[in-house]
Amino acid sequence: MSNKIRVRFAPSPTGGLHLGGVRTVLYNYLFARRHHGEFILRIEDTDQSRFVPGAEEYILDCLRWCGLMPDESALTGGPYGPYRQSERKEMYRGYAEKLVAAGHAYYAFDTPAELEEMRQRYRTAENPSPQYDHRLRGAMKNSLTLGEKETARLIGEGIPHVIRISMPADQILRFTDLVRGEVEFNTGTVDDKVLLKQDGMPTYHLAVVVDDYLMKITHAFRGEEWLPSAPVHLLLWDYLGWKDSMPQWAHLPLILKPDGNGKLSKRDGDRLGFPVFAMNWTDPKTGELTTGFRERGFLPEAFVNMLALLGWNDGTGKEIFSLDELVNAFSLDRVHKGGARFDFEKAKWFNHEWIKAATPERLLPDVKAALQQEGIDTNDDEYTKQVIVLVKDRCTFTTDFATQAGFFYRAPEQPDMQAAAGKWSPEKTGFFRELADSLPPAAGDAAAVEQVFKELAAKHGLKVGELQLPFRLMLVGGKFGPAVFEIAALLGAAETGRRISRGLQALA
RNA sequence: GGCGCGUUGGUCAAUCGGUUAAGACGCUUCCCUUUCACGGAAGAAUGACGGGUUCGAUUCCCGUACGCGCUACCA
Repeated sequence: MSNKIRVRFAPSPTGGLHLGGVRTVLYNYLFARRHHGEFILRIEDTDQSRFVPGAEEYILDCLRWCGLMPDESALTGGPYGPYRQSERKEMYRGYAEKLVAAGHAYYAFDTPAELEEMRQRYRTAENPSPQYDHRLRGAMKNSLTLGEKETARLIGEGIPHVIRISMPADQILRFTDLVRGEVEFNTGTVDDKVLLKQDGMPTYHLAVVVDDYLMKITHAFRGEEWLPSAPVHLLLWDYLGWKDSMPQWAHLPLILKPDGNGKLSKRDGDRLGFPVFAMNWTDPKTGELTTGFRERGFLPEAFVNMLALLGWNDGTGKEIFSLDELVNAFSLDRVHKGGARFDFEKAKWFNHEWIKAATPERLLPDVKAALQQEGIDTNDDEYTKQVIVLVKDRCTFTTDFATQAGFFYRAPEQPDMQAAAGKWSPEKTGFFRELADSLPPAAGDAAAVEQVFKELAAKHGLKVGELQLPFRLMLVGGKFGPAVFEIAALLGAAETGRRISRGLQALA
């Protein structure tokens, strides 16, 4: 099948995987699944200086956690490999030279110092950043100004050079963007982008076109920051003779920082106290650790759900979507054009909703991990699942289970004396002594505990309401947690009794 | 500076010319609950501004302002 839909996510392995990156993955994934197509992960590691070891594996780990695994990648292989551009290096030069031969590109020998000098020399108030373009290339050191013989000589001598595209001086280019509609550019405003670098590696511009062609990509989604270079890509598709195979483009809106201006960066997360990366990322050079959504206590279902709604909605007002539901509902024409500010409060809400709706079985591994963090080892999964049912409504993060459920495993050190202050009086001691001895033996029967509690309260001439808080403090330690009788029932008669005597000692 | 894209409440946003301009988050108040939550109810927008087109514009067009992006041998 030659018209099968194929999309790709093409990150550079330069560090942690950003929110916006995951959303781009998600939209690719949803589109592919929706149309029964294929989703490819291609690693764009053409910049040797920015390469960070481990980043590629990390990206894959993030995708795995999110449940957005590609159909083809360097990991799984596939019919269009290799999937790392560094391993495809030899393929690009030929295409660049073909462009030179056709007069659409040229060799340029300018050194970095010479380029800098050009920028200085032509810099004016009206034009603060002069470009290497149709107006200036005649004044630079390239095959256009040097002539054929001299160019051949320099290349023969192995003089370092790049290949630049020759952007037409004044040509209107149009294309239809899947989210923006008709977009128009004048080629004269774009500089002669480097296509092939001095080290023989392609730049993004050449690589993306060649690889999208070779990998038979039908739809290409990327961030809005790429829109200005679209004319370069359009021209390349044309010059290389592949116009009919050009993918349909969709430039996605940016995710903006919650305050101030600009796109969201990892710095904003550090500054405002929320994660920006999908998972923990440790910079191998500096050793600096950046917290991820996973470690912060997010469920991948919630993370993905939240991301999907940041720039898209189905028009019905529905907000909670499973991945499968997203696959069915997703469409590019409902993707927003404007950037969206990231709101961590809303992200928390999504997570809370997913935790509330999750089954104890789903939550079990995360809860055990959270308790483990607090040094609590759980061995009775059935017990833990009952605990989960009782406390999950009050957990926003999976990590919250540590504080919300810890007392089910560990008796409180000391009841919150401050909270007890107004609610405790010595004459209640007798009631609690008797309660400790009268607890119903059957575990899990909250109603029975409540009944005994109330009967005893009446017998002692005390108000039930006045006794509940002290009871809670003995069992939990503080003013939080589910209904006391539920807690006592789950703890069991023996443990509840022990906590009562301990509490009595502390309060006396 | 140039080029491009964008602009509905603090935030995410519905509306594809005609509604009292949805809904959600957050916030405030109240109810429920003698814990903390959950749940329920209520409150808060002169649709950036100015021109058009139209019987009628938040919706279409133009301009202005503002915001963002790009302007690297980084992606």
